[in-house]
Formats: sequence, structure tokens, C-alpha cells
Amino acid sequence: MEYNFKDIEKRWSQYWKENHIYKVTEDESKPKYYVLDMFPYPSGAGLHVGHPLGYIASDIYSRYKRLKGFNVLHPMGYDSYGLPAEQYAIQTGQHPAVTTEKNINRYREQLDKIGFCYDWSREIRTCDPEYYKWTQWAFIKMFESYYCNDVQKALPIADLVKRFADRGTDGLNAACSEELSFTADEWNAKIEKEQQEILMNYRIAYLGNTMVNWCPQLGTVLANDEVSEGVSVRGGYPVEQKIMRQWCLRVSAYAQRLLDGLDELDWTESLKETQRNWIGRSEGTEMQFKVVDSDVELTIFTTRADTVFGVTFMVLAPESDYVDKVVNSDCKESVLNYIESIKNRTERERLIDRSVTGVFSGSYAINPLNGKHIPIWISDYVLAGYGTGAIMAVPAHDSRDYAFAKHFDLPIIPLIKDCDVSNESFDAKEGIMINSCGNGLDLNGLTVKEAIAATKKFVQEKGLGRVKVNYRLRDAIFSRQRYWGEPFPVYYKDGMPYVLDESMLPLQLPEVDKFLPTESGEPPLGRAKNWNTADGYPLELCTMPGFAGSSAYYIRYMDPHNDKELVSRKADEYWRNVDLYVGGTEHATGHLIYSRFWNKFLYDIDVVCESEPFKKLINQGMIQGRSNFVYRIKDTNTFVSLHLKDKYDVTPIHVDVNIVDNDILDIEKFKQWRPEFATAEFILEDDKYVCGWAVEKMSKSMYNVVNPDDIVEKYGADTLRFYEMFLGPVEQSKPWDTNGIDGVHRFLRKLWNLFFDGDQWAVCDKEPTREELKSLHKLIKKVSWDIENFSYNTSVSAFMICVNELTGFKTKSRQILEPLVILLSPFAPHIAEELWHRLGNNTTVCDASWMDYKEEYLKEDSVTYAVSFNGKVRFSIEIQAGTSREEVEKIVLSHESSAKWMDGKTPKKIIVVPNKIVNIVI
RNA sequence: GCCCGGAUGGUGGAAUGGUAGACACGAAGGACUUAAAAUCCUUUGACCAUUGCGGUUGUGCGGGUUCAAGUCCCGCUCCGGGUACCA
Repeated sequence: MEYNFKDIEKRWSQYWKENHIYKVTEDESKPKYYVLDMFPYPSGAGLHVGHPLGYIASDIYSRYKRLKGFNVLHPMGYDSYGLPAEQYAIQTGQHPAVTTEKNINRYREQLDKIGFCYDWSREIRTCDPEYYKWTQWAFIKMFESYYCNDVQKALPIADLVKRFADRGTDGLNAACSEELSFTADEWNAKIEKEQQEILMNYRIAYLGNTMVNWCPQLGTVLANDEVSEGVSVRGGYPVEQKIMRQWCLRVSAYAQRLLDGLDELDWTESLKETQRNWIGRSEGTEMQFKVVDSDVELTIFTTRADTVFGVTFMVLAPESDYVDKVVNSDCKESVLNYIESIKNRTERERLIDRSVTGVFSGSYAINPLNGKHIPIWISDYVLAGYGTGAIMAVPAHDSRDYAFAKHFDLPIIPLIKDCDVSNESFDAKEGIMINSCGNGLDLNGLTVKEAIAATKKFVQEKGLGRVKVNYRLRDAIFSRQRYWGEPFPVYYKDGMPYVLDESMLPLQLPEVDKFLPTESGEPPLGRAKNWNTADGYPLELCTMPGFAGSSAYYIRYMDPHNDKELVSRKADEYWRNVDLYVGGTEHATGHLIYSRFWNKFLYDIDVVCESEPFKKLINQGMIQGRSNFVYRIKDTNTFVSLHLKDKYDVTPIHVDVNIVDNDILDIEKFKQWRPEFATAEFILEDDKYVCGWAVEKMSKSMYNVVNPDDIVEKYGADTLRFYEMFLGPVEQSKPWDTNGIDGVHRFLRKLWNLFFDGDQWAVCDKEPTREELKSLHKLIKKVSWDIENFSYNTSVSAFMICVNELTGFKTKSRQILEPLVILLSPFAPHIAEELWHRLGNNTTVCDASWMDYKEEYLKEDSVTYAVSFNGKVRFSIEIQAGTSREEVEKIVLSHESSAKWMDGKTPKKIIVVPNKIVNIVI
């Protein structure tokens, strides 16, 4: 009987859909398991063969867990707000909602063909008002909260208002943009607008003047993780730094919790490390430097407090507030000129041109430890956004300070014994201190480590500064000057923002005539008619960024149709958090930080019961493209096969991988591919045209995009699923290479044939033999272990071995074949379902139970020992199972081959590794 | 620069410190067939031997630990990823 995958897959996918086979509900009688894929942004290009890799892996795991008796939540949805749809809208006038809808339908069609067990009744879309209502709701909650550092938790802003009215800022320890200090009387005397401005300093969602990444071509600001090497991740447009009033989320308040939370997560070490670096905790000291003849004090942050005797100048960031306070009137002009010249440079230019620039402020600071007067400079190598925007420069022990000192001819004082600073700075934190004594502190003779500790202590005791922890993690900029995003539930009264009442949600995205900024430079929402509240207050014109909708989507899946709450307590307490999350590494510093932050906030306000959203995380590797090339002889229309090309002067040309099979070009299709090749001539090898290949990014321009639909059409979904897993470890990046898919397809045909004898169904009730049972139980053991450990590629091999063995045994026993179908079902659900029903079952195969292997079937009668002499294996020998060590030694020594390898010597030592090896040392 | 990974046949990749190269692709040879497809069988790291056993060598490079190292330790080389004037 032929394996007719087309018929099988069509019938069963329809059956699953019509009978809602994969719909799940909360079921207290079963343990829950939540498996989640990172939901896709539905781009116009559709899915390529790389997208389903992670989905297949998680689908296998979901089906396996279900067979193991878990109630598995496995949902899917769409991250449907985003730049590409809007860019497309600008170019074509097509409404992004229309394009998005079209793309979603195409995605769904493609996903359905692969046989995933998603519960589509829980589908969500971030652009759906029923969904973004809760994104807006969370924003309101963040606006109405502040972060208390004492209890390390978000609290209602109303508490803060009360506190201010009672005792002002006295004893307050809250996350804020700027340290403020006022009394209750002062607070109570302020008008509402002033009070609102003060509160903005504490809100978790706040409007703040911050340095932003402005992208002129996209006409919007971008978050740090949306910028890479000075250009936008999407589109690759230049990005510049600019101060703007923007909505921000006080993610930095959660820095320590985000760092600590990593310890309990089952993520790869490298991903945790990436997050740790992004959070960038650094312990150091904050110190004050008085400015000569002024009451200004510069506060600086350093991790090298020990080098304070080597400070020879100070540097301020050009954007620092200190600049105005410090600049001497004589130098004002040159400083202003310098700041102007810096402003005009984009981030990208600064990255490329790292030449040393700076200007003297005309003022001096006093080193608090030796009283020396040191010049204050201004340079853009100091960043306004990190620490205090001011540093003490120690050129001997910091390479950047060193470069600056050399350039401007400033003194360099070495502080470590025997270090040579004539050509470069000595940055290592090691060695013995010298030249470090004054004002009651003597570090000479100490190691660097001891010196850091001693200085910290001294500075603290003398009130010269304090120990401080700094984080690199910045607040997330939350405004986008775009149309296609969630509108803010915010209106303005007297220039101050207020949030809408919850009952007004969702605040629907209005229609606009064009998706471009207005003539006056306002965001596209400035074009919307009647974009204000019922009583006439204008609404916010910016929309939320892409990560807004994706930060809490996993929570909404638990209770997707609830119009009263984000999630009901009951659903949340049942599903809790994601047990297994599968997605790409590209979200390590974006989505995965924001999501964790968002979840912790919801945890603080008692909406969710778990403090971390994703317990275990698997990063699937990227599928790269494998491009094919043909070689055209220069100035001709003749193409020469790969291994003959060196004899000619050729130009490699990308050729569509879809007309190449196992690197052999389909010449007829090639001639039809493009008109200019219709008359092409070929120089063949062995009557074939062999193409060259290279691994590149999968993209249209390289003609190496492989569409899963084509694979499904040719081989079937089950083959695609098996093959994607067989390609290599899930977590590894690898090129898509269709060479080899035939082998997997052959295996499925072979498996199918096990159940038939010619055209006849041949499964019988015969008792299985011992070897058949052994073969089966070996497979159960291997596959169970592999699935638990995401080692699917070796599982596929195990299946192949087992099927080969069973074919050899001519196995037809139901007691072997039925369990085999169950084992197969997570990997190849369609064929498994078909066979399951042919075996006479009325239920679907996903309602079966996974089996445990039985050790008794795996026992061997005899064991093959490898016998080695001095570690080198020489021969092997079969010994009855269960033979004692002493007996094994005796048998091995008396074996005829042993005498030859021992060469008359007596063994010094014999090591017997049970069931494996006997090593004889002579 | 710093922080993570990785390096195994012609290819993708297997190997709880215990016979390296499972499984698959590709290649070569053979069977069936008028022929092809499909299927099946044999060989397939390299080198030497080959009438048959067999031997030598071999997991990026150089050392080390061990009875035994692809695997552990030290020192490199190369490749991939992340990140960066973060004081």
C-alpha cells in the first residue's frame, strides 16, 4: 500500500480542526504544562522554512507532555503592530490593518499545513482592541504606581501623594528621575500642576526629557535594543541622539530584581549572561569633588576608588548639567562651539570616528584626598546617561583617559609598582600601590583589591562620598511617533498628562487620511479628526512601541476572552507561567527584559501570581539560507559546471534553489526561469550541471528562500517536521539544505510499509518476540530521554534504526506497532493518526498514553567487552551477562589473543569497567 | 577590547572519561528490470597490506592529568554570536 501523505494529511488536519481536538480548558484533575512559542510578526513575505523550526520543536514537546498526562496549554497568536506594515502603508496608502489581516491569513494557512496542535480558540492579535485594551490598562497601572526601594516593589502613587502631604520627601526611598527634597508644607502649598510635575518624577510610566535615539528616516524614536551600531535594526537607517520629552517606563527600578531573578531560571548560561551584561551592575563609589572658587560640587562615579591619587583632570559629558555651572566665562565661547560641533554628529559618526576631542572649561576641581587642583574638561567620551555624567580621569590606569591625556598633554601619574605607562595605560586591576598617600589615607603597599576596599571605607567615613551601585540598564523609551501602534490612554489638561478612566478602554486607534507626520511635524495621529476626550481635552499623539503588546501576551492566552480582567485569578493560578518558551536569541535584550519587567510589575500589583514569566527557555538556532550558484563564462551565455569552472574565466550567479536538486541544476527550468537564460548553453560533467553553494542569510535577493508549502507539497508535513528536527540540534544555527530530505521521506514510507503486506493491512495479534520487544523498548527509552532533553535529531535516528530492525524481523504484531504509533505521534502526527485509526481506535492518538520502557526487555544475554592493553583496544570478547569481575578477568586473560598482546609479560594492573571494557596494564 | 559559544569524514551530524565517526545524505559497485523509477544488498576517515586475517594513523594546534581524553586542565590559532568610549 502506498503511503499517500497528501490524502492522509488533508483528512486529518481537517478532522482536528472541525472537532476542536486541541482545545484545552482548565482541568484541576490534571497537572498543567504551558508551552509557548514567541509569536510571529506576520510579514508580507510569509513563512520561510526557518520559522517553523522552533514551532515544530515545541509542538513535539507539547504533544509528548499531553501523552504523559499533562493538561497542555499551547497557544499561538500574532504580534501584529509593527513598522513594516506602516512603511508599506506610507508607500501604497493601503491601511496597515488590511495588510496585516492579509498577512495573518497567509501565515495561518501555512501554519495549518504543518500540523501544529495549537488551541486556536485562544488566538490573540496585539492590534485587536479587545487585546490592546489590556496593554493600555497596564500602562494606566504603571502611570498610577511608583517604585519603593525599601520594600522593592511597585506601590500606588496615591500612597506617595499622601506621604508628601504628611511629611514631604523625608525618609523617602523611591526610584526617581531626579532626587527631590521638600517638606509637607511646601508640597501642600503647590498648585496641582506643580504637584503633577513632581509626581512625574516617580511614576513607573512617566513623561520625561531624555536622550533618545531619533531616527529621522523612520520619523520616530527607538529603544536601545532597536538600535545596533548606530543604525536602526529595522531598515538600517542612521540614528542620532536628541533630547525629547517622551513616555518612559522605569525599568531601571527593577534592575536588581531582574538580575536576581535570573538565578532561578532554567535558561542557557549564555542567555543569562547576555541579560546580566545588559543590566550591567557595577559596584563602585560616588565621590564629591569641590570646584575651586565656587560652591559647586561635582559628583562622580568610579569603580576604581583606589586610583584617586592618580587623578590629573576631570571630564564632564557635553550634555551634563554641570557644564553650565562650571564653565568659566573666558572659555564660554570655545565650550559652546565644541558642544555645537558634537550635536551635529550622529551616533554612527561617533562610532566610526573615535578621534579624541574635548575642550577645557576654564575651571578647576579639588582632589578631596590630596587637595590638588585639577583642570575640568568637557568631552564626548563621557556619557551623560551613565553614572553622573562626570568622571575623575586617571590616565595611568584607564585607556580612554590615557588617550585624552596624551592628546591634550595632561600629566600621567602611575600608581602601581613597576607598571610602564609610557606607551599605554595599565588597566588591569592587579599589582601593588605606589604614589598613593595623603590626607589621612595611605594605600602604598596594598594590592589593588585591598586599596579599593580601603578607599571605599575611608571615603564613607570622612563623608567624602558613598558606596554606590550603578546599572547600565536604562529606562525604556515608550513613545513612538507612528500610527500603527497602541494609542496611549492619555489626555492633556493644562499641558500635563492624565490617564483615562479604565472604563474608557479600549481607546481605539482612529482613522487618518495619511500615515505620515503632519505638516507641523506632529505624529500621524495629529491628522485624526476629533482626537480628544468627550470634554475636549486633546489625546496623546504618540503610540506605543512594538514591545508593548508583546510584553504580557503570554498572560492573556490563559484567559483570552475575559472582558473584565486581563486574566482571571482562577486561570492565572491554574496556568501560572510559561513552563517552556521557545524562540530566537534576538530577543535576549529586548522582549525578554521587557516581559520580565512587565510581569514583575503585574506581580507587584497582585495581578499575576508568579514573579518570573518564563521558567525554561530554549533558543532555536537560525536557519540560514544555502544559496546555489551557476558559473557563466564571461561575455557569453555559456554556463560551466562547478568542477570545470576553474578552466574558464567565470562569473558566479545566484540561481533559484528551487530549480536545483541536490546541487544538480534542472536545466529546462533554468531556461524558463528568466528570459535571458532561454538560450543558455552548458558545459556539463557526467551529463549533469553541478551548482556551487554557499551559506548566506535567507533572503529573496539571494534566491535561497525555501517555502515550507513547497516542501509539504512535495514530501508532506510529516516529512518536513521530521527533517527539520533531523537537520541538527534545535539550538544550533544551520543552513537549510534539502539534500537528505529523501532519506527521511524514505523512512516514513518504510514505517508505513511495516503495517502492510502488499496492499493488505497486515497487523495481527501475534505475541511479539523478545527481540521485537527489545527493539521497541530501546526506542521508548531513547525517545523519552531525547524529548526531555530537546535532542530531537538523535531521536529521528533512533526511529530509523528501530524501523529498520522491525522491517528485518517482519514484525506485524499489534503489541509492537501500536506503541510505535504513539511514540511517532509527536513527530509525525498525521501518519500516526491515520495508523492509529486503522488499528481500530476511536479516539485520537493524542489521547493515548506515553509508555515507560521496561528494563527487563533491554537486558542482554551476553555483553561484549572491549579488551585493551595499556589503553589501546585490541580485540573484543563476548561474555555472559552477570559474570563477576574476577571471572571476567580470568576469561579475558585466558583468551588466546591475550597472550599475543601481553608478549610474555605479566599484567601490572587490570581495570574492568562493567559491561564495557577490560584494560590490562603491562 | 570584554563576555559567551564552537572547531569531529566529501556533507549534515552521533558519542554519561571507556572499541570515535551512530543515523542520514552523497559517492562507488552489485541484484531485480527491455529500460527507467522504486526497492534491496555491499563498500565508503586517511595511509599501508590485501589470497584472508591485519597494521599504522586520526576529533583545529602545542603541552598536561589518567590504566584510558573528542570529552577534564593549562597555553594558543581560527570561526560564529553578543556587547562596548559604561569610568
